[in-house]
Amino acid sequence: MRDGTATRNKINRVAMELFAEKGVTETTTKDMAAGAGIAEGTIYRHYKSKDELVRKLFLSLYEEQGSSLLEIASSEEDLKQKIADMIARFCQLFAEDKALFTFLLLTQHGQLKQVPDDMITPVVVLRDLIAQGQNAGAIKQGDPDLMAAMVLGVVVQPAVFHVYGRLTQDYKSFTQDLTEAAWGVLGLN
Amino acid sequence: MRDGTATRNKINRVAMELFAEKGVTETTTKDMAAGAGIAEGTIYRHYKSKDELVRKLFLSLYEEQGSSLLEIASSEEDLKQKIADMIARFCQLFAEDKALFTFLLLTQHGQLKQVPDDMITPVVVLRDLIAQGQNAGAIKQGDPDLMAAMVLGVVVQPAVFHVYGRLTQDYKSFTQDLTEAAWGVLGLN
DNA sequence: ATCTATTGTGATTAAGCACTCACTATACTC
DNA sequence: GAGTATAGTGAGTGCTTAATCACAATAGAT
Repeated sequence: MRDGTATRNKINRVAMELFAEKGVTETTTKDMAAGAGIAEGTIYRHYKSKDELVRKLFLSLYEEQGSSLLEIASSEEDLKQKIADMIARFCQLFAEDKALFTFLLLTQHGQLKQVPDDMITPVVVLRDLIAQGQNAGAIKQGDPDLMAAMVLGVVVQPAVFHVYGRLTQDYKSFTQDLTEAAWGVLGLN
Repeated sequence: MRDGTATRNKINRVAMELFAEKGVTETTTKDMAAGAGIAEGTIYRHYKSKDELVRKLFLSLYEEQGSSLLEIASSEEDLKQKIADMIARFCQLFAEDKALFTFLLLTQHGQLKQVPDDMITPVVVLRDLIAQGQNAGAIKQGDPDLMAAMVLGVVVQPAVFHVYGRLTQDYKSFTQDLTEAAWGVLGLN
């Protein structure tokens, strides 16, 4: 037992789930320890502070998702299909790991403070893709940052409502509708 | 000094601003008292607990906004114009009182727990309007709850980014773009 | 002017929190 | 098997927090 990565992974997983469920501040180190089946002190063998835990956990997961979207964006598909693929990716993530999705949503509203400016985030990937499509004349004109935000909203807002039980249908079955809506926003019809 | 409504209003305003700025849990009763220029104990003359303060404040403001949208929805305008008016209302609210808007956004992500099911909320108003438009054949088919969520996302997500400095332009100037995007989502072209 | 109900005060309290530390358990090295 | 570095423990610490309460100030009623 020299390597504590198993424990660390357990901490990460439990922390993510609890954060997604009740928010960062409402989740205590005691909760995490209990959930992971370890002593409270053990958390501090892996992280200097709760704050560091939150930051590192968030950054690693966020980056992971960002680069997964980047892959789609730089594929050989055509533009419409890329948008569709990205949204399908969102829906799949949400369907398969709601806790992860919800945790990542915590960026919003400052539960988790600012994302570093140079980071590859979903919005940034989307924005670049939109700007590119505008240059090619496929997407209608307008501030690409704003359009990226709107497209993200089309996908994220239903997800939020889904989490809170206002949309009961399986989220994955929304994929087609969300995609068409996103196309509608971008004038990609 | 029989009537403490002046004090109560001061508490409400300061609380809302602090909640919007740093979140509910991060705002202490001490912060609120300091901001309102009163003693901590005074808060408890007006509210049984911090939790009650949060709940009552949120519900009253949320309802206020909901009925303001309801007014627009039941006006004599045509459908497209109603959607435009609602979005204009959002943009105006955001431009004029960002703290209020941001506080209302806290509903999302469970910072403020569930809204009572029978409450008139922006989504509900929007959903009914959409269902109505679908019956009249003006809006394309699809789950009206989902469509309402998407339309809301188009407006709210940019607002969130605006708060966190990712969109620097004056939010009001987005009105036209947001409206067109919402029309796009609903197939109202 | 006196009485009374309401509003405001702030030191105090009890609970909960993140974090520490002296200690134990484990597993790799030689 | 002795030595050592790492991982895990959990009672304990000091601080912050929401909430209380005995008291003071105020304003309307009589």
